[in-house]
Amino acid sequence: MARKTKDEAEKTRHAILDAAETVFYARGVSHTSLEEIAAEAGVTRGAVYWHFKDKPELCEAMAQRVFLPHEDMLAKLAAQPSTAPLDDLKKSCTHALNLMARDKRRRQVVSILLLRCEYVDDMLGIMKRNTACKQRMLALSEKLFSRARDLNMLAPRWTPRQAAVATQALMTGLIMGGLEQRQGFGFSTMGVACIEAFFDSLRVD
Amino acid sequence: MARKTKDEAEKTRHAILDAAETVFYARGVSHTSLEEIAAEAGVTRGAVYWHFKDKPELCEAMAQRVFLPHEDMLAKLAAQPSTAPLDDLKKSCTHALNLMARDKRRRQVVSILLLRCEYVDDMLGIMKRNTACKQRMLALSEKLFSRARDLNMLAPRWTPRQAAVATQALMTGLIMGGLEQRQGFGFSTMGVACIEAFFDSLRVD
DNA sequence: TATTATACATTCATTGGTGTATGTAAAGAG
DNA sequence: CTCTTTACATACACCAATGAATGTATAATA
Repeated sequence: MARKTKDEAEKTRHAILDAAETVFYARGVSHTSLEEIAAEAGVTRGAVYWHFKDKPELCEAMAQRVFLPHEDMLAKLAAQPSTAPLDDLKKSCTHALNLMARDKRRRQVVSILLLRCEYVDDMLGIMKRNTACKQRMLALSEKLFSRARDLNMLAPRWTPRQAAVATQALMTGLIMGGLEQRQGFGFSTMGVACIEAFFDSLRVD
Repeated sequence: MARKTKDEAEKTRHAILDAAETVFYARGVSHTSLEEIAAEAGVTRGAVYWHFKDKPELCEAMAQRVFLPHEDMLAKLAAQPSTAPLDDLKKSCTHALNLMARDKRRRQVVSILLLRCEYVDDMLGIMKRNTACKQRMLALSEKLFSRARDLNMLAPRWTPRQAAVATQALMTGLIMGGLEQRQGFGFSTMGVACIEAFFDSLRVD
């Protein structure tokens, strides 16, 4: 076998990750063999084992290529003025939903992580990332809702923490629902409309 | 081997299902061998293959022993007067959350189905049940929200369909969040509080 | 230019899991 | 009281998948 240049090696690495996405999506993570992934990528298992230690590491690398929805929200919030906390939160939500609607890779990877992956043993590491990120997002949005409450912008029926939890749950549910694309609802259309109405209902009347 | 009486056979069947729950929860569905389940149940693989054709069938039987949250909601709604549609929907939501909080088996099975199971090939059948059930629930709640709108009880910012989708998404997210019990929020306390505030915000001001 | 490290392909040994076939002792039917 | 069926246990054959070992041609390096 002719040795590849560094660029070409990087290409095959990404080809393997692309193949992993495709096969993981089609057959589920634990039901796919590294042989299948290698075949899909047009290489042998040797190449896979060269670039990745084992399947969990490959899976994690695949996941790392995309930003998770909650990471999108955190990033968006960091770039926000934060003078109007409710508007900022709403924008970060709709932004995350729109990214899901646009980016097919993101949808596919999130779909793998939510519906085609078992969170035990090795895979728990992958879950930790999402959990930690959701945790930070929850804390941050609770802070923003607190500020909104201080500014007398949050409807009194909502506790800041309740609003934060509900927002996160709503986003999670919208994303899950959007992934069941068969006659489900779309991210941009239905999802954003729900977020809009929801944030309207959070405001003082 | 001494042959068991019918009652005893039924006992071992349930012992196998109990063992399946335990091991599926601990190791994930596709990473557990029927040998592990048999050992946990105190029998051999012969007993497992006698009662169940293969792993997917065993898994489906395990899932069939509990009502899924959305099935709880549908059942609760069927027993409701339906003169106050918003109240009825709210009650069915809180009822489902309370059942999740109380019933450990239900939590464990739902946790398996949401976090420890890959939905491909054989397992798609199990998912279909939940999908179909969510579909019916969505249609029914949209109808109830329509009625609420006709009665001028639904805040005008919500379309009946949007309200139905948001309610379902919120429930899905609350259930998922409740399953991540590590410093997450509880079903009864936080979950119900969110549902209460949410349904308050759906009403006309 | 000689040498070394790289980027794989190929081969191999091992194993864990599956499905089936067979054994068997007691339960239940007549 | 037999005869059949039940409810398993045991044994067997058979992959499919893994991980490591080895081979190898070429980039990179000095």
